[in-house]
This record gives sequence, structure tokens and C-alpha cells, in this order.
Amino acid sequence: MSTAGKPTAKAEARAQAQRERILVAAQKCFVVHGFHAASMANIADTAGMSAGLIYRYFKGKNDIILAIIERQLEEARADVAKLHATSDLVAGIAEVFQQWQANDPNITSAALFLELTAEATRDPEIAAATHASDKVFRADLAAWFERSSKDGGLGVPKQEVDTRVLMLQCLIEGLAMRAISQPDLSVAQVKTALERFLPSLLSAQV
Amino acid sequence: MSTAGKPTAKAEARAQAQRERILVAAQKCFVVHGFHAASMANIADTAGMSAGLIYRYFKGKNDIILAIIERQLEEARADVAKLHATSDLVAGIAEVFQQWQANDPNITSAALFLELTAEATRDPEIAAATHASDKVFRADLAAWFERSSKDGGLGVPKQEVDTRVLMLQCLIEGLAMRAISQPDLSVAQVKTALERFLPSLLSAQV
Amino acid sequence: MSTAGKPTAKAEARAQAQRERILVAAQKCFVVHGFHAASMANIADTAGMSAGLIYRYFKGKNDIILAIIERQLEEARADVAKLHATSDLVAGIAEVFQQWQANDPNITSAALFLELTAEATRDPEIAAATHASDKVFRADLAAWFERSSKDGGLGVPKQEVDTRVLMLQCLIEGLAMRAISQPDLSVAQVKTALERFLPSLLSAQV
Amino acid sequence: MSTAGKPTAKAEARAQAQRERILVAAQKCFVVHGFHAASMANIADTAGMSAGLIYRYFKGKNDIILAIIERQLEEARADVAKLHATSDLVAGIAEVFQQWQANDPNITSAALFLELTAEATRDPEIAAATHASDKVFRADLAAWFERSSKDGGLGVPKQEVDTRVLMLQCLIEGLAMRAISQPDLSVAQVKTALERFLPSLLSAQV
DNA sequence: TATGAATGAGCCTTCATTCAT
DNA sequence: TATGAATGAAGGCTCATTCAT
Repeated sequence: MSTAGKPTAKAEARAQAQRERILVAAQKCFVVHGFHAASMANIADTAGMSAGLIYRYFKGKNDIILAIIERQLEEARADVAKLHATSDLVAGIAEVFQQWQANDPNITSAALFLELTAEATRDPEIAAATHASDKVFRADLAAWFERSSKDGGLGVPKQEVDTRVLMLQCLIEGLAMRAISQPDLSVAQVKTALERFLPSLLSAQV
Repeated sequence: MSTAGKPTAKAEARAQAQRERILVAAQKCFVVHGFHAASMANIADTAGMSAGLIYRYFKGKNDIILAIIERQLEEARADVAKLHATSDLVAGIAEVFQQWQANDPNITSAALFLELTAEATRDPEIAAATHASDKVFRADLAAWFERSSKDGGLGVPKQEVDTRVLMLQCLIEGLAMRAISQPDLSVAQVKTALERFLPSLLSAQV
Repeated sequence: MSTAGKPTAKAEARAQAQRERILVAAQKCFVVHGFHAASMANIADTAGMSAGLIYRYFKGKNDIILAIIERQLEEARADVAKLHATSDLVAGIAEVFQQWQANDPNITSAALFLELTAEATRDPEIAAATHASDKVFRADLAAWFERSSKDGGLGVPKQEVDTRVLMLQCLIEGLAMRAISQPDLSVAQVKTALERFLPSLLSAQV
Repeated sequence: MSTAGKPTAKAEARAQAQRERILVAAQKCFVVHGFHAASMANIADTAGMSAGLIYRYFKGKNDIILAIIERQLEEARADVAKLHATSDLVAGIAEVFQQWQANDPNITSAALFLELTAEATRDPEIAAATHASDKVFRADLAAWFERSSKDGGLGVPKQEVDTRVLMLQCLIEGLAMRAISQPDLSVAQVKTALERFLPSLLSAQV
């Protein structure tokens, strides 16, 4: 009985690793084929395991998506946290745009982002997850905007925060669509635009 | 043989009407169920015809989507034309946002818009159609921005046009995502934001 | 429009024929493999059609069973009606027993009968159908028992009817099990037993 | 090597206990879910062991069923033995009926009984086991019927024994079906019927 | 032109069974 | 002896597409 803890911990670690393996494979497949077109067999192949095994770690295809949404939120929050440090929002957003345009597999693809959002329109579970995730992310942004500059924030006047956050999100998410719809849009152009209009969103003045 | 001309003309008109009927039905179905989840039987039902008949007018499901993208472009161009007249961009965009949020079936749904854009990432035909469509639309916007105000334009300095168009598109398309991800976002908030930041995009000054 | 009726009638006739074809095939498969072990592909093969087509006529596997239960009731009621005429219950029951023992494919097999009854323990829909069917059949039997002999009945005293019907059903259904569990039981033995004990169930006296 | 005997004996005892544990769990699962619907994982859970371990004690699912049939025979024989003692067959049968109707898990459920019997139609091994088991049980009953009343039997005339046993089995097994198909059948009704017709089966007179 | 019956491939999921540990 | 992760083979079902009528 005294040794019961160790095997369990080991097993749980392995289980977590498997879940991760599946999520990575699934994300890859979803990006390539789309959520509905990607088959479980597809994911299993990509993950290098049998299809049946996936069901030991996830309740079903929908469960996988839900987990991916959570991952996305974490990534996004981490990105925001990084921005605090650099404080160079223009460069940061431009880089994300570039990654989106290049379909960089290391970050959540723009296409998957759009597809998940669209899916929220139909699947209640995905809707709930998306909305909750979005709320948290917005709160993060708002806190950063509101915090004084000496605390690493932007010192945006309180009554302006919501409006600014809204605009910033539109801008970023709009760039996700641009990255797909306008493949010849250069990063330079994006940077130019951001340098021209971002300051008014971040300024401490009204 | 001498009468072959007239029936053909008539037939072609009918064919065009049938195509339209199918497209309308398909768009309705895609909005409700999503592109992949909407079945041909579904579309046929909605169009009030048999499933088999659709294949006389479209090569397949993908063909329908391609046609719908073209329709979207036409709608979007018409919207821009309307904006020229009203010139009240804030109200116009806010209304579109409201329709998106309400999932108004009379307008291309935000979800379908996102879904199609995402699909452009995978299907080369859809990509081509999307990119071409986007290019035309951007040109329309640019022309409007550049045209002098006495010609119904905005008189934006030439070197600023691309940047401004880009930002405006990000804003609008970003609102499409907001309409889905942030269901409690009020139109009033959107209007406030637009009134605050849109002017700088439309102003004739640098 | 005036010709709309005829094709529909024809189509409906064909649809009914298809349903019948499927039911016959399904019954065959269920008898051979059992309800759970028989696959839809199996049934489709036996019916000489594709698996997918079955779903045009039945909602699913369960739906088929439900239809079969209804068929069984009709057969059983028809059998009772025949008994009225012949009035030779011993011979009638003995024949059914023989058919059960021979696994005669023209009548509901004893095994399928047992399996369906067992399934009623788990599937609420099957339970409902089984109970309803049983009730109707019991009512038929009771009416026959109670009706006076000049009306083709048995003239069993009213207060005895339920008890007698119960015993008769136990006897018959018990024979279904005997037909399976005791393959060397001869029809002669069954007849002997029936002649010995059935009269007390059918007699008009208390 | 000199110590090989004792551990083996111990081991065999343990093995027997494990088999028993599995059988009890399996029976429970089969009663609840049915033979085909009960999964090995289910049984393993109920038995409080891993799925893989079951295969050390049974060749497979079918093997378990075979063992369960043997158990049933033993139970049934024990029941008959009890009847000798009480000699109140009406009460005994009524009680079994009640347990069947209540789906009492302490007794072989009526549904499982039917399911097994039906399965005998398909699986030769199960058929063999069922037939053998049934034969032994019938012999037990026959012996009891034939034995003189001073020896705890019923003293039924020899030439009548087979017929009476057959009828009694039909009655009991018929009640198994009634317990399922006629859920509103009261125990009182059953008792009334048994009191009315059982005596003629058990009487020492012809 | 129009129908809708029919097909067949493919999807998600389950589960008995095996095997490395 | 015991575990439970892993497999692989079905199974039920859906649906785009074809074709006889």
C-alpha cells in the first residue's frame, strides 16, 4: 500500500503525456482538414496510436475541441503576459500576424481560430467554452489597460478601458481574417497601420 | 432547329432561376447548420426540390459554396455602395454588427463568413474565390476612400488609403468575431467605440 | 396535379414492400444470430440491399424490432382466431410446439420470442411494445374464454377467466422454452400432457 | 520441490475463489445489462479486478456464460431440494415469481434465464450445457414426484411422472415470461391460479 | 426536367482480447 | 499474480452522389 502512490503518479504522468500527444495531433489535423473534415482515424494516425485508444483519454471528438479551446486561452493569456514585459505591442501583433499568415504550426492557426468561433454558433458546449474563455481573456486585457504604467500597465482611464479593449480585439481578430483573405498583405503594411493607429488605443490620455 | 434558339433562352433563364433558388436555400442551411453539417438533402428540402436535381445545376457541394462566395461579394459591394449614400458609417457598421449578433438570416451570417474564410485555408478553389473576391472589395473601398468628397468619396490622402482600408476591414471583420464570442456586447458599446475611433480612419487629414 | 395521387400510391406500395422485405430479412437474421449479434450489414445482405437503404424505411435497429413485435402480435391474434374455428386447442398448441422445436422459419421462432421478452427488461421502448402487445393478446384470449359456446367461445365462468388465461399462457410460453431446452421432448408427450390437463382449463364448469 | 504441493493447493483454492468472484460479478452484470450488452470491463469493475485478469481464469466471455449455466443448475437443484422440505409448492413458486417480477438480483433473473435459453439456439456449447443441465434438473424433479410420500416424495404414479413434470416446468417457466410481459400481474392472482391447478399435478391419484 | 430510391464509402465509437510491465 | 494500456475489428449510422424511371 505504501507503494501505491508512485505507480499512480507515473501512470497519471503518462496519461497526461498521452492527452498532450492527442491534442497536438488533433490540432494539426484540425488545421489541415478542418474540425469536421478531420477524422478520428486521422488524428490517431498523426498521434501514432490506434483510434480506439483516443477514447481512453477523451470522451469524444467534441471533448478534444473543448480541450483545445482551453489550450488556446492559456496561450493567449501567456501572450498577453509577455506583452506586459516587452510593451512593444506593434511588434508583438505584427509577429502574430506573420505567424498566422505563414500558418506557423507552433501557434493556434488563424483558420482554426475562425472555425472554432463559427462552431460556437452551433454547439452549445463549444459556445460555453468559447464565451468563458473570451471573458477571461478580456478581463486580462482590461486589467493590463487599467493598471498604472508604473505597475506595468497602460494607465488607460477607467471609463475608456472597455472601448479600447474592444477596439484592440477587433483589430487583432480582424488581422486573423486578413492573414487568410489577403495573402499578399505584407507585414510592413501591417506595422505601418499599427504604428499609425495603435497609439490612440494605448495612450493614457482620453 | 429554327426554333432551337427561343426555348434555349427560356431554358437558360429557368436554369438561372433554379440556381438562385438552390443558392438561397443553401445559404439558409449553411447559416443554420454550418457548411459541413448541412446536408444536400437539407438544402434540397429547403429549396423545395429533389436532391438529385441539384446536381443538374451544380457539380457538387463545393460548387455551391463557390457560388455563395461570389454572392457574398456582390452583397458586400452593394453594402459599400449603400454606405456611400448614407455616409453614416458608424450607424451602418453598428447595424451590421447587430444583425450578426442576432444571426439575422437575411444577411451573410458571421459564422458562415468565418467558416468560409477558414475553408479558404484548405480548398484551393475556395481560396482563389475568396482572394479574388476580397481584392475586388478592397478596391471598391479604396476607391471610395480616395475619391474626393464632392464625388461622394472621403478624400483620404492617397498614401494613407491602403492603411486606412486595412484598419477598417480589421475593425469590421473583428466585429464579426466579437458578435459571436462576446454575446453580451451591446450595440451601444460598439457605437461608442466606433464614434471614438472611426473618424480618424475616415478623416481627409493625415 | 391530377396525376399526383397515382405515383404516390405506387411509391407507397413499393415502400411497404421494402419494409416487408427488410422485416422478413431481419427476422431471419435475428433468429439465426440473435438480436444483438445480427448486424445491419447482415440484414441488408439477407434483404438483398445496401445497409444504408434500410434507414430510409426504419429509423434504426430498434425500430425494426418494434415492427417485428407488432407483426408477432398480429400473427398471434390470427392464431387465436383460427383456434376459435377449429376449437381443437390440443392439436393447435402441439403444432406450434412442433414448429418451435423444428425452428420453422415461417413462424416466430421460440428463441426470438424469448430474446424479445428478455430485451423488454432493458429497453423501455421494447418494454412498452411488449406489454401493450401482451395486453391486447390477453384480452383476445379472455374474450374467447368468456364468450358463450354458441358464440364460438368457451363459456368459462367470468370469475375464472383471468386465472384460466394465465395458466394457458404459462403453458404455451413454457412450451416455447421446453422446445429449446428439451430437444428430445416428443410431440406425442406434449399431446398426452395437453389432453390430460388442458380440459380443466377450458371447461365451462368451475 | 518438496514445498511445491502446498503452495499449489493454496493457489488452486485462490483460483477457485477468483473464479467465483468473477462469476458473481458477471451474473450481476448480465442481469442488469443483458449478456451481450454487458462488457468485460463492466464485469471486471464489478468484480473489483482488472479486465485482463479475467482471462487468466476464463477463456473468454463465452466461457463465463457456460460456467454461469452450471451455477444456475446448482441453484435450481437446491431450490428443488428446498421444496421437498417445505412441500408448500404454491408458496414456493409464488415467491420465485415475485422475485422474478421484482428483478431480485439474488436469484437468476427471468430475463437472463430467457436470454440464455435463446442463446442455446445458436451456440452449440451453450446448447450442450443447457440441455445437460435441464436433463439433470428434470431427473431431480421426476425422482421427487415418483418417490413415495413417506420418503419425502409425492408418490405420483410412475406412468404419470413425465407428463406431470413437463406440465410443472411449463408452468414455472411460463411464469418467468409472465413476470416480464405482464408487469401488473399480482402475486395474489398467481397464487389463486396455482392453488386452483397445481394440486392436479401433484396429486398421488391418476 | 425532375424524382427519390439506391449505393457505398466513410465516420465515430465500442469492446473483447492481448501483452509489456 | 495482476494491471490497464493498447489494439483492431466490427458495428450502427449518415450522406454525397448516381441513375432508372
